[in-house]
Amino acid sequence: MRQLTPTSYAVLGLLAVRPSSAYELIGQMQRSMVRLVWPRAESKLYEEPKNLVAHGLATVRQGRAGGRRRTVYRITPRGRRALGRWLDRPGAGPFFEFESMLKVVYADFGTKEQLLTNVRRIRDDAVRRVDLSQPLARELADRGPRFPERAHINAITGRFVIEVMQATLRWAQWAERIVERWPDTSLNAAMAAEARTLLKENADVVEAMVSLAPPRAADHTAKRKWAMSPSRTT
Amino acid sequence: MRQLTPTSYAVLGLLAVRPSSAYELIGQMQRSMVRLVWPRAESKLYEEPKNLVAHGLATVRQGRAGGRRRTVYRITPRGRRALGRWLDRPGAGPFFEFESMLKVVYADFGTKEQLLTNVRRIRDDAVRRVDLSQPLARELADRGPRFPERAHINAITGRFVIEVMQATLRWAQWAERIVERWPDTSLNAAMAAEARTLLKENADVVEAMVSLAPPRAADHTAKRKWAMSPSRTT
DNA sequence: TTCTTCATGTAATTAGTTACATGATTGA
DNA sequence: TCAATCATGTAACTAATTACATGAAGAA
Repeated sequence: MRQLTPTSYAVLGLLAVRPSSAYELIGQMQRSMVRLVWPRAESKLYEEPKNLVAHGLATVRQGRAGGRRRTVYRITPRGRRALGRWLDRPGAGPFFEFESMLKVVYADFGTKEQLLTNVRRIRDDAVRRVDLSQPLARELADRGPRFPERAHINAITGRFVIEVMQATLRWAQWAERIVERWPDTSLNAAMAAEARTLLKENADVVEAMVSLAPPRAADHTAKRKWAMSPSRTT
Repeated sequence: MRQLTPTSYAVLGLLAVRPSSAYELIGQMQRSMVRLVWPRAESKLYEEPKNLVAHGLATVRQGRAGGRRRTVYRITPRGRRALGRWLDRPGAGPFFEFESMLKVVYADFGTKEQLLTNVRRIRDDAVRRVDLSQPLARELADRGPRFPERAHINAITGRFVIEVMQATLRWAQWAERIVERWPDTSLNAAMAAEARTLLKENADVVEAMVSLAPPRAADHTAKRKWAMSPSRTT
């Protein structure tokens, strides 16, 4: 019996929507917003429900579908209470893991062509994501959602995903235009001036955001000179 | 000698900027864009350089600073070539791991207060991030970057981070306003209508993005009915 | 009939994290 | 001189991934 992780609750939440086999959980995870904010390998969805059962948060029932065995998991009342308590605790994140962008970060150790390629890959990936989500979004809007009782929540979280996709796409198009004008990836005099301008723009945008958002008490939990990245697990 | 991962190249890139001790790598990682697109625990920065040395991509030199031993790593020519080849290969991502948003996904299993709290936590976290980055952004724009020869690259990647922060903040403020008007987290008739409107808006935005972006050949590598989330590690 | 995909898992491996340990330096 | 934190690591643990295995259904 392992301890409960955010992944446990991700699965528990899927079971709260409806009882499912591991295979059905995979499908639900892929089709729902869960994949986009908490991506996990398929095999996890066979493992994790067992842990939920061990904790008494779900029950398991062996059944049969045709000649094929079928293991269906169902959330328990205790499971629903646990889910409710988890909602109370502050969650971690967002954590971004973006290898393509890391390659942009180190672009000055490669050629202009490599940089442009990576920017375009990011753009194309974003476009592909949008393409893939379009039929789903249209179907949701036209024929109604698969779980109508959750439509309002899906609309809220869906908007976030769209905002991030938009931001990525906007950035990629902007970056491509900028980089196309560079002679190479090293810094020359003209580019130094442009860099100054861009950095100033960045600072201005950040400043505008700060002045717009309500000021918060800065809880300086930082143990070092530079703030630590918060923990990525549990 | 373990095989090379994106984390290996994240560290290799830091060494390409300048030779460093593990402790200095931690600082560089935190202060640079690397933390924001490839976050890792501090201990990794003590482990990973050894692996780079084993691969011949870096050298190690034991030194002394005061009465304290000091282990400095330095990238080799082979390391620079490896970095260049890594830039050629397509990178993974973006992967988002966002527990707080997962709690919003499952908001209908909790109270309206819980939902509002989680939305506000997301907003406050975003504001805090902006607050933290403001001095850095200002310093960068005013006094110039720590590594002037990398200013142009930092300006490009910094813009992406800002875009995502903006998107998150914008979403949180929008979501807060919407949810505040809900009586609770369950779906009633009035909310069903609102949900339909929101879903339609989402679909329209997605459609607009598709029409705006150049259409791509849909390489259907999907093995299942639903597209798989791409692998998270190399 | 045979090939592919569906559906259901298990096993091996590992990348990464958390927790711990220790001496040096600094400042009050 | 005593506490904090700087600087440097190592060790134990585990969440998660990748790879593999197997039989049922469906389609050609």
